[in-house]
Amino acid sequence: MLDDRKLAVLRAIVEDYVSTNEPVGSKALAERHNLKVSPATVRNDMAALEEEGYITQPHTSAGRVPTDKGYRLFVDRLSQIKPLSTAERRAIETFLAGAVDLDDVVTRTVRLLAQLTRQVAVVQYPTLTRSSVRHVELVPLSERRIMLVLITNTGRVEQRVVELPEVIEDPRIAHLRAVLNACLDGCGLADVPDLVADLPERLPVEDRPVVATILSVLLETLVERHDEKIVFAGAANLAGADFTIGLRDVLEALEEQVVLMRLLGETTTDTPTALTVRIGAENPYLHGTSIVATGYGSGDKQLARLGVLGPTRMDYPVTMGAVRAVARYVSQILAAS
Amino acid sequence: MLDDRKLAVLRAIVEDYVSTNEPVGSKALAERHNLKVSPATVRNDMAALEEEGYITQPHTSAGRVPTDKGYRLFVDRLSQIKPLSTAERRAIETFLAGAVDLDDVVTRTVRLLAQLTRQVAVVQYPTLTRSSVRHVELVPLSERRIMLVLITNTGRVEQRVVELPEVIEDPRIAHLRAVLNACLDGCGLADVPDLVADLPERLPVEDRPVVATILSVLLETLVERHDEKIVFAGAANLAGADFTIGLRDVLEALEEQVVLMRLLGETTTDTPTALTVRIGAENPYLHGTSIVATGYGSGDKQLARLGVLGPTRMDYPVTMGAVRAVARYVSQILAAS
DNA sequence: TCTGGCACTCGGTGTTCCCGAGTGCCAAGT
DNA sequence: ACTTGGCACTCGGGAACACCGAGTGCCAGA
Repeated sequence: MLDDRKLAVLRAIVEDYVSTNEPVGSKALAERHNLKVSPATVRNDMAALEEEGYITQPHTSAGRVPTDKGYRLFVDRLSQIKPLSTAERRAIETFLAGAVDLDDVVTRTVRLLAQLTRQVAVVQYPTLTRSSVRHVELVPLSERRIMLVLITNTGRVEQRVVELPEVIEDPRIAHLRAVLNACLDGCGLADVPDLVADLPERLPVEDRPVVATILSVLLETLVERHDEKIVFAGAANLAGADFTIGLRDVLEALEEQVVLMRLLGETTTDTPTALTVRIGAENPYLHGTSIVATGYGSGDKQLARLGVLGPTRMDYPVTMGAVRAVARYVSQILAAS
Repeated sequence: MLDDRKLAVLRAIVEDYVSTNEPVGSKALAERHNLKVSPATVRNDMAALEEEGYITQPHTSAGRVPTDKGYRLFVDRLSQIKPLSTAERRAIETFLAGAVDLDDVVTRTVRLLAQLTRQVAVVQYPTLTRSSVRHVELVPLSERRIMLVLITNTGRVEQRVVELPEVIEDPRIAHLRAVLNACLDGCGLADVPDLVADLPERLPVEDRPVVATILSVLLETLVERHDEKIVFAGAANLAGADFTIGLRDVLEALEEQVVLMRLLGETTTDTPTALTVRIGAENPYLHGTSIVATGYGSGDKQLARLGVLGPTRMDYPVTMGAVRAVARYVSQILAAS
């Protein structure tokens, strides 16, 4: 049905349309890409491609524009991910290497990605539940209030103020800290609920109310952060772009954690390092936009996802290259720390 | 020069223009507000107001539009800050009360303010240097790496990984922790550099390299966070608004910490609880926008600033009311924790 | 199967025209 | 001295219209 030349025509249409933002006609197409056939032949092919739903024309007698289906075929079969230049690679490396803590890594990553792709970049914070406890700290604040600090192996720090049911002195706090750490140190966050379930019963009865209070806050912290924070950057890049849907809708979605989460993570495939590309109507909620995303994280286990969001008319090879490269570098950084 | 009626006319023009977004003419003005004079009289007053530079006309034979100077007069003398409804107050209270830590307070505040004003809200994180040390924690990560955690009285937690020049064991860490806390506990962050300056010399010689390393990281943390983080929300509210300058410029400024900082904090007046209103060209960088800001913080000392950014054509009384109310509530929350 | 030719379509642009809201000014009224 | 009604003038913006040209579909011939 679709011979090689027709595919070449489709590829040419996508490339031209992406770079010019104007419907591309048969004549210009035959000239710019050396297809060695006449415009008339191209027209025939275009008619076939339109018949199959890969391209469409905005109005009668205008050039053709790729459909979602056309972009999909282009991404799947007609394009190659474009690697970054060495200058870009170096820039990424030095920029990310300057990060001082996890927060900084995420912030730098999202800005970097936005600048690199000139799109909106989205980065999910590494998920707590997949990491493990490095240390639990109890800091006395006042007679009946302590601060609970939870440090994970990814460098993440969570803190909560705990109101205690009774007055507590420093030596007891030190003791409780030791007990908690002995129990939790090094274990995966997902296992924490099980591990602490019977902890109060193993302690002297006078400690139980205090420990129970602390544990309830601790568990609450774990649950709350289960669905993780997502940050974005590069909203200014939306100003130029033209979406089929309103700019307002896109901005609203970006500020809505839940929507972002679904856009980014819905299909965590079996091979999470693979790039996920969602085009136009394939997206939940945000039709008219495309998303290029991938997982990242230290070592084998994926911790979270990152990607970019842009108009359907997007330079997929370049964007995919940037997303993949950034994901690799940030994974590397996380693994090292 | 400007009698009462002319001022009334100016007020009417500002109010009408803000609500309709269309240049307001003499006839409509005389009708809608019961000025008890004829359109012709209004025209004379308008001519005088234009002469003085308070209003202007976009083209010959169109209605009048307030100038920056006109808005300024309106804000200073012709309007009263509009208090929130009790329903709104209650909503603020319950929404902010649910915050679990400082991060959460800031996040909730900025969203709340954006929603309340239907503008872009901007909130500066409480400044580290004005708060004091509650606790310093050292957590061993591996043989030669520890995590330095700094907890302040505002509930803020800063953490850094420190690479040590030598292997170190747990008892020594505990000892160093005690030394550091004895030295720093409760003192203002601004005083930290002075207090630790001679600390290495007061310690046994074998501890000095390690302590020096830790202190350098600690001081670095303080310096880095000196200019504080700023977050914003409500970018979607920009989509409808029409700025004289490009939407892109505004979005870029919002993502640029430095610019935001200047917009928000440049003139910290002698009475920081007062509302600061900057109109149009009064703003550094972002002409064509207005900013309503104020300080907030626990107790008497101001910790940081918050505010909203919107088009010059803004409902100042309502916006000012919302900003003031939110600042008060968040101050209250911070004081309580 | 490809190619050149040809008639047809129609979106976008430039031109013209007209309407009406709004103004400024003046002379009369209070 | 201020206010008011009247009146001529301005000019932005929308409607109507014509035109151009890029692009198409189709067909006959190579």
